[in-house]
Amino acid sequence: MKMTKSESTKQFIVEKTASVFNTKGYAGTSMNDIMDVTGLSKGCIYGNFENKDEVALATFDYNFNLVTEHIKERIQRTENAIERLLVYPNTYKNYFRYPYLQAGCPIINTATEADDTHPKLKERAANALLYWKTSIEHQIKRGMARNEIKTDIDPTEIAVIMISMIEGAFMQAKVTGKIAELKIAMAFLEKMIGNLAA
Amino acid sequence: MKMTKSESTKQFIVEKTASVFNTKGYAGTSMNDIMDVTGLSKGCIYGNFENKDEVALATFDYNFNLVTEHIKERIQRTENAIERLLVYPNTYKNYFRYPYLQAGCPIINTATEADDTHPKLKERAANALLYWKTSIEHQIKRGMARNEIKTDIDPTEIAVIMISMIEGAFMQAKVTGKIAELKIAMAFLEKMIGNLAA
DNA sequence: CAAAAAAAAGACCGATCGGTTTATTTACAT
DNA sequence: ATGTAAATAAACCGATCGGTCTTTTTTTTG
Repeated sequence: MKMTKSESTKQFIVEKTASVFNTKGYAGTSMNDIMDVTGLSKGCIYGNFENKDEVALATFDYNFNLVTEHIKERIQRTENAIERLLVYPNTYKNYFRYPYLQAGCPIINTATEADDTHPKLKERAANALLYWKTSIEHQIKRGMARNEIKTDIDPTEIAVIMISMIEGAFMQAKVTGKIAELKIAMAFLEKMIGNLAA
Repeated sequence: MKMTKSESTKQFIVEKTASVFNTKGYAGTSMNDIMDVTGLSKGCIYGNFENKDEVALATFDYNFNLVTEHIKERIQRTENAIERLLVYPNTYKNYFRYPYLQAGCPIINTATEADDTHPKLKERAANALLYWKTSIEHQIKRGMARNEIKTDIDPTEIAVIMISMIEGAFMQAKVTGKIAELKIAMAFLEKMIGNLAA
């Protein structure tokens, strides 16, 4: 499967730029930043993307996909629903190990910047959250069907609690520079998930 | 207590600008935005503040203080520690009622933007979180001393869970435009707080 | 290998950025 | 009421913003 030159350049730009947008945000990232980090000229970048917006949207998709793929991969190595749910707190508790999480979770970074300013990015972030929530609900329901998880709990409630706690605690860790609070929150989640066992 | 002209102008600028910074962020807010929203000239703004940084820091303090004062006021009307803790989920669950929360929580907005880009704002956000955590811990310990709260729980753990959950759920509500998830998360917190009763 | 097409480079554009300087107005003390 | 100092307005600054256009280089095709 051969890539055309423009396709590979496009991907190159996205890969190089992804962490810049996640670190500096949409408003804080300039075309010059993109030129610097890619080593490409402005003409080249505008030859491959219509405008800054398109680069930003592509990098969000790329960043989110990295996290999603990582989670998916770890989930595939588990043996039951409880273990699968534990992948989430386990991953985020060690976020500093994963380069694409070191600038913060792309969802929360994008959500807080774009919610009142950038409709397209806002929609991307909202969809990412919905996807995440649906995935967790699905894992829980499957666990119920397999008698690995109690059936008297509300999958949506658990999903919402997990996502809220992870995002909130992650934000704290990023801004305080300390992981104590993140560890506490993730330990609580692990305890809660453990209690879901049938 | 009379205010000098410059003091009152300074306060005027902060009041008018506070919601702009909270909405558009530091990088997204320009001096022209500040001029527009205050109706003042650039010379006037730079006559009262050294630079854009100083305005941003002042507005963060102002925004955070509004939230803090609101919480404090509601806490004063309570009669026991459980009620005091419930003020937090109760306030954030109805965030749309409070103008200064409609653009989002200033802490999370500032934290996610500034964590990798703006050391001074980052420190402000980190201190705000620390203050918040300490306040909750204090409420819990006082509740224990008065036999209103069980003594076999960890005040820090509860504080961390409350803050993480509130911030995470709030972020979701802002970006999805739906409050269902916020209600679920806050209901969970209320349940958890209720279970702390001695 | 040459011609055509695609991609990249870099000069260039008007607008806006944060910030300064000077002129004018306003407020306040005498 | 008036002189003076503080406060505000507005013109102005170089740098940078996102984006365009033309030229040069590279890649692909016959």
